[in-house]
Amino acid sequence: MQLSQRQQRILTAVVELHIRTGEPIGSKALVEELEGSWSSATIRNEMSELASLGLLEQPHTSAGRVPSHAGYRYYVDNLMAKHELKAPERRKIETDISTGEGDPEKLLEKAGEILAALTNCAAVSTMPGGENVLIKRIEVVPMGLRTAMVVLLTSAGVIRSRVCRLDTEINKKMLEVFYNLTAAKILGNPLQDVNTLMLQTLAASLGLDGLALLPLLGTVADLARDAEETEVMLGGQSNLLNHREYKGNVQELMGFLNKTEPLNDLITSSKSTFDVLIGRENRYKQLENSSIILARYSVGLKQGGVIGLIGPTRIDYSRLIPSVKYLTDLVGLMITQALEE
Amino acid sequence: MQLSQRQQRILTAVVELHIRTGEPIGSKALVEELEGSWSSATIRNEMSELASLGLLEQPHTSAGRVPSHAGYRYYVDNLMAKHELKAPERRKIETDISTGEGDPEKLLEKAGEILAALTNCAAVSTMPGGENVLIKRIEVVPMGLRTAMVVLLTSAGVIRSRVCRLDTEINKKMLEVFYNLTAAKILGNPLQDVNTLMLQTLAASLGLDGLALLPLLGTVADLARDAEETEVMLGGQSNLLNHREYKGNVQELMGFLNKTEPLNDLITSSKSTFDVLIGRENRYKQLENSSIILARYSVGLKQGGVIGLIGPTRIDYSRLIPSVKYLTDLVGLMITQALEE
DNA sequence: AATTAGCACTCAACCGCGTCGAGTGCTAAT
DNA sequence: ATTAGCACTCGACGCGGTTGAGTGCTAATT
Repeated sequence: MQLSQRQQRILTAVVELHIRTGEPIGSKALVEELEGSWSSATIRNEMSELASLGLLEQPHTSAGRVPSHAGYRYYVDNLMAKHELKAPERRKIETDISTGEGDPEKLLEKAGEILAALTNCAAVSTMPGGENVLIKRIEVVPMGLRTAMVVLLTSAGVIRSRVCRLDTEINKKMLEVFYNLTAAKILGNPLQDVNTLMLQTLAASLGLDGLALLPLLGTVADLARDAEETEVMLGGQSNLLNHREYKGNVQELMGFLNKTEPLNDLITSSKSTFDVLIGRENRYKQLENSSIILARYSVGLKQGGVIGLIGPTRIDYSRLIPSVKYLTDLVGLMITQALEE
Repeated sequence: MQLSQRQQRILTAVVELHIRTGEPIGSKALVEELEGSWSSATIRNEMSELASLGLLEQPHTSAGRVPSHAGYRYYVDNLMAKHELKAPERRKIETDISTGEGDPEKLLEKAGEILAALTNCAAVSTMPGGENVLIKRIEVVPMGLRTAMVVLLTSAGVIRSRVCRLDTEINKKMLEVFYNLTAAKILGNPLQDVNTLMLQTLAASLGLDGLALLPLLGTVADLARDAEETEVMLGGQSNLLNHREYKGNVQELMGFLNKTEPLNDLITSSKSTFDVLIGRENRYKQLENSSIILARYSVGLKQGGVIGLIGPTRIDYSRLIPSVKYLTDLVGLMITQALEE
């Protein structure tokens, strides 16, 4: 779609004014915004042209125009000025996030909180996941005579624990066998290689000794599965209530956000390092009036998880996109540093 | 406050009808509900009496009556029929919760989800906390040359981890010193005894060796503090949007629920095993139109954490109270079993 | 040919008004 | 002590008129 210079300036003005005010934009308001470069009649003609191109919409006949999803898309792709973050903003983010140092899971949760507060939207984040996460360590901590807590640690810094009931009493010998087994066959392997089937054949190869270990190994499999499905962390949902566009319809949106599966799917479906989904561009009808900004951080040279935000289509893309990018890069660096080999 | 038999029956009918319908209750509707025991005029007289006692309120002159907070309180304390949970409901809860077995933290989160779904309210839960939680185990897992992950496990099954940067390279000797030190001075102690000060003096007593361990010990202190403040888990906030009483005012309520400190304070302030706070009975004005039902589970013979729910004052107390109690007892048993010594 | 002033037209939002009906309080009859 | 009857209250609802922001079209202007 090729727009004239004038059409571009008018579209830009409509989008930015509408983002600022939330109201439909009329020709008069645009004359002011564009400092009288053209008269209201000219602008009206151009607006009607932009509307027939599908870039603007009219809520009703005698109202101003509002950007359509395609309009926002054109703006984001071609017109938007990309502001850099100012130094004080960056410093603010840096000091805020430093309190989450150490535990990657906490760090990402913190990042979500910061992003939510910064943008007045809902924020999501995921742990580094996928194929290159290895099992780093497995520990068994006896709790009672026949109960033990099994702890699993991954190379991504994810830690999972679970109590396991055994059929027999725990003894030193048994633990020794277990540790030898895990050291030889499990540690250092990717998470998804450790499934119930693999462990059963492993146990079977040990004969009677293996039988006693079955519950422990089963628990290890559970933990591996648990650590693998890096759940999406969500924060600042209540921010969305502040936006007028969500006045009546919040229930379904909130309901959607609270279901983990579709959200997970949405976030992880994008494989690129950066993505903006505007309105119906995502496939969930509960989000048809929302935009999603997603950025992927990297841990070392491997791709890590995702940090992003969800808000109404009417958000200040030119401010929020750099914020998401900056925060994501920062988090990537911090996690890389924490997990460096 | 002493009410006549008739007043009690009328108050009961008003409360239960209003809980069912959400509408103000007029004398005519009551004649039906009470199956014509008295005429509408008599009921009107009694209602006006109940209103002057402060148990009923009138939204406006020509509308029916609605229970006041005092009215609900009287109902809950004196009139309410306490239903037992039906067998299928109990079975439902039991099978639902069994998927969370193992990790106490997961279990409690799951319990919150179940309660939220069961009651259509927001649910809260906390881990067993307080004075009798001991440090069970501390592990150091080297990640890089100068970084290590420290893992702390408590007797309540809480697990916390954190990456720690050291000033010097990690070596076997150092870890040995660390493990000896922790085994002798830290393991088995209550969480709150392990603070930065205690660890500093500990390190100082070791001289140069101790200096190298300082970062590790500092991390241990962080983890202990972290494990101590058992954060309130919250679920099902979006359920609240379904209740008409929260139509306009959700923002401030949601904002309140998303702040951890006051919520924490609210939940942990009650020391009894069971509590119902109706409307203004709690000290937060954001919750003045909400009721809170809290129950405390026990782990073995010690008191554990809290499970509860938050909803509008107009909730079906006679159904929800037994649900909360049943679920709480169940969770207590499960955790006890998992952590038994 | 492009731009613009002018004008008739549209339509949601708002306001005032009358009607309706659920519900009340009071009084007099039972 | 209870109840039938009645006048009264007041929010909810629907109707019609007004207002004003904004449009599209046409004719004049550059």
